Amino acid sequence: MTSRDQVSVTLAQVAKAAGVGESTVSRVLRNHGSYSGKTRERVMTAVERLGYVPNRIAGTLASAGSRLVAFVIPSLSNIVFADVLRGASATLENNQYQAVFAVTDYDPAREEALVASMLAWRPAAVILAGYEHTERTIKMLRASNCRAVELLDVDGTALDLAVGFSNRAAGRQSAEFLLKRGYRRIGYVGHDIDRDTRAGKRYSSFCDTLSANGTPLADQEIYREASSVERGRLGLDRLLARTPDLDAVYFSNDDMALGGYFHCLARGIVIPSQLAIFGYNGLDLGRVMPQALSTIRTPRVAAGELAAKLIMDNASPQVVDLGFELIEGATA
Amino acid sequence: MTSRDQVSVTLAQVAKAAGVGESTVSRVLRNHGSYSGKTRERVMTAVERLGYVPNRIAGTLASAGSRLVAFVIPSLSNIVFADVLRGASATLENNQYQAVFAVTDYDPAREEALVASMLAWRPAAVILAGYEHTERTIKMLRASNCRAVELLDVDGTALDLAVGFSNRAAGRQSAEFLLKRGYRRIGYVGHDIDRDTRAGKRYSSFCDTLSANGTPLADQEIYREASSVERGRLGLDRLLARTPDLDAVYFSNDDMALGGYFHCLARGIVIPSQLAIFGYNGLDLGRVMPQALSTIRTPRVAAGELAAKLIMDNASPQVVDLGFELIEGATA
DNA sequence: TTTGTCATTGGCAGCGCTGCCATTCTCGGT
DNA sequence: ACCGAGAATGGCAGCGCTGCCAATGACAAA
Repeated sequence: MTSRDQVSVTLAQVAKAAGVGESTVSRVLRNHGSYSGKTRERVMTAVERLGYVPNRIAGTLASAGSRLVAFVIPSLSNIVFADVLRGASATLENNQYQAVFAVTDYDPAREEALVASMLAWRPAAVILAGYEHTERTIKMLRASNCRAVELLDVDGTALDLAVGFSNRAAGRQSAEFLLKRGYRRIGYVGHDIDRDTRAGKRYSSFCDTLSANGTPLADQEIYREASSVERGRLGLDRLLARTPDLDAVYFSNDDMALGGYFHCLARGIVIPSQLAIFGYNGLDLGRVMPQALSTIRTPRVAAGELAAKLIMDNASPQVVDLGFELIEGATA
Repeated sequence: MTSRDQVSVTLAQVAKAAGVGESTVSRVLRNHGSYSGKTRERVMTAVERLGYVPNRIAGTLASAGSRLVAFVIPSLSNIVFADVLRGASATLENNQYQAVFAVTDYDPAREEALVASMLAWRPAAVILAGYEHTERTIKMLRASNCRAVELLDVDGTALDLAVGFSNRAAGRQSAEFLLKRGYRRIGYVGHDIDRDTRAGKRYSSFCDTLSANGTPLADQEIYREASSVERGRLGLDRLLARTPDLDAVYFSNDDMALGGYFHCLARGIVIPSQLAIFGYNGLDLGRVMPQALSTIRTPRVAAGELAAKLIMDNASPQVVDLGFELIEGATA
């Protein structure tokens, strides 16, 4: 009885050990259909004695739908997606669903490949970020008979379900807020604007709003890489070196903004009188900074939860705008 | 041909459409065994035309081992586990493995339940955090014929594979560092010490080292909740209110330390002359703070990568100590 | 006792694929 | 023209479970 390479216990073995039929064991274990108390006891004893663990692979194949939910997310470094997963996974686990995931690195081609390989597991649903997918991705998703949830965006046309908030509105309101506070020489420090299309939407809508006000974006510093505190600090440094007279800077997210904040602290730049800072996401740490970060708080965990709930409830196709909250903070 | 509730295309249908046998289709798609060029062409055409997506559930059931790797991690909020997942998932995806995960919230009972439900998917391996598991968890893992990898710790007895670093050594070296720098009135601000057993090991080893030096821990503030920047700030506030003459504080990790740092900034406490701060993890943001955070950098992504690699290589049971790096920083 | 009802239970055909084995086809060598 | 080796291919029995249906048993009513 070596532990490696032993074949695992099967339902049939349990049935034999308990002296009942296979279907009976199945019924008892799934608590589905009827069986007597003593039968239940006999089965459970056998299960315990043999250390039986049901094989869900076989179970899924035999019954119709799988209890897998596939997440195809851009990044794990970005806390945003960890939040979404966290929100969703609790609900999923409570309903005996399993989360499967893969990381695209913001690459649509990779997303396509990963969706294909996820679909091979016949998941109950695929959860993606945003609306921008390759044609083939969309085609595959439509052809499959599984649900699709697009998260964190509502500016576009949904495939099936969508849960998020308007990045365009966020960009606009950020600009309006800064304008209302009297800032006019406004810069931008951002990341990965082509690939992170949600950040791109905020950016363009931010710029449009500024332009409409007659005070277009004064300068910008955009990086190809993923967002990070480090890039934020470096970006603000470069931006100010080039355009020292800015009075406010909009960052692509809170991580970047924190980097900018650190830069100001290090250089003795007084916030917000000398320079205002505005972020996006509303991470918890923003509230704890010596000066609370002015930002937009997005309901990421709630988005994950709702996505999971809609799937569990087999909801009809819809787009849910969860909105967001502008945090006035002390940095702008 | 409605898109919902249509039954998906099967291998048999592809075979019929291509005018070949099922096994041939299977061989072509898996590029396994021999087949002629024109057969391949016919099959691929049929696949394309029908939009066939192989069913890995069936494939896994039919063949022996699955290509699933199960992660049962304590938390997703903690960037540490996101790093581990990131490290592992790249390697896994390159080898056509799928990552499945579930979150325990640092609860051993929950871990037990989740391991059981993971095992039902007959994964190739289960990846856990640390060595502390319930007896039943261990028993199940041993009884299953899948690999187990315990991550982020090497202080204890491994089940099978383990990849990590010594938390005891980290605690000790942190204490030694502070002592070497001349600090003597040292406090601790921590989280969840019973449940996060790795943090607990650092803590106790830190305390032991201080005591051995004749300067035991002066005071401490420990929270039941998960670590966060907010708790770090609050914790330091309370700690100093009670014991104002501390000259250094050891935090359970960098998030907590950042909170402490913010508190000092807000209160005008000069770092490190008035109060020194030391963290754990070596998050990137520590390097970008106005004063680089003194901390210990752990190779989390590398641990994830190695874990994945060992599984792919079907390595024999072993414990790999990846070590860590003490960052001298400017805060202590 | 007889009959009907309903809770229990077992048997067995798949779910879609892979692995094994048998069969057929090719083609160089004789 | 014939043979043998190996390439190419098809057939089919499972993998372990679930869903359906038929069979059995128990018990109250007639």
